[in-house]
Amino acid sequence: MGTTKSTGFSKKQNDLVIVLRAMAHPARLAIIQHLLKVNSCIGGELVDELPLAQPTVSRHLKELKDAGIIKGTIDGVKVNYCINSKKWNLIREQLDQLFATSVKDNDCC
Amino acid sequence: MGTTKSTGFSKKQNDLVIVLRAMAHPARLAIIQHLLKVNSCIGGELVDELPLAQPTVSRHLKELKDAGIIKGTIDGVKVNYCINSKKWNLIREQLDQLFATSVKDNDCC
DNA sequence: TGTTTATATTGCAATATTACGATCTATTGT
DNA sequence: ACAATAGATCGTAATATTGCAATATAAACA
Repeated sequence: MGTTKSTGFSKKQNDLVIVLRAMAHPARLAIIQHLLKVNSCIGGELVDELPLAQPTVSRHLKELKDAGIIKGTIDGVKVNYCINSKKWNLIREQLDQLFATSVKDNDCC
Repeated sequence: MGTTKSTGFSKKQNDLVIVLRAMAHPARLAIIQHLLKVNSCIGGELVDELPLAQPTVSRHLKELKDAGIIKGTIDGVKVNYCINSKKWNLIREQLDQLFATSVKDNDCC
């Protein structure tokens, strides 16, 4: 236990969960938002932007990369990070789908 | 450690993270989707829908309730659960805002 | 080659999460 | 009052996550 049970749920559900998990951390959300804002790719100046030590930022970047949300290309000593636009649009679609159903006000709640 | 650092991030960021965290679990996502689908409030038949034991489902329901995503009203022995439409629409807005920025394909990535 | 610079990885330690069996609580029906 | 039913809570065990210091790696430059 401590392990999330993924069997018994659809692949679609589990896939979305992976992305949501990756986004569900202030540092990682901040990284995403920063990359969206500056649009152009930037290197590890993210470390200066965040209230976290360099190894910790590196770890979060890795998690975002593993989830497919960001991409990183080595540029000499530095690394350029940016949003994976293809994946980002896919996530948008998945969330649009989730929020497509209009929620009626229920009498019981 | 093990604790997520929230200082140094905006309240807006931390608030969204709370919601994303709540959604970032297959069981909880499944609960949300089920409640969206059936729309009308249902009780603990969610336990039958999910591959998890009753106490575990109860815990997940509590977490969704704590995050404000769902509401539960006692109806005799049963409990009616439903999406908190107000909160749900708010989340939608927050995500719309996050995804509002169009992501250009960057030359470096 | 040696040094600097930028980033990644490792190795902890602390805390959080997940899951389930057992148990408690509260309401309904007999 | 007593049993049945629906949920919540507790206790516990296993695993995951987070964060940082220390260290490793790898490219650029003297």
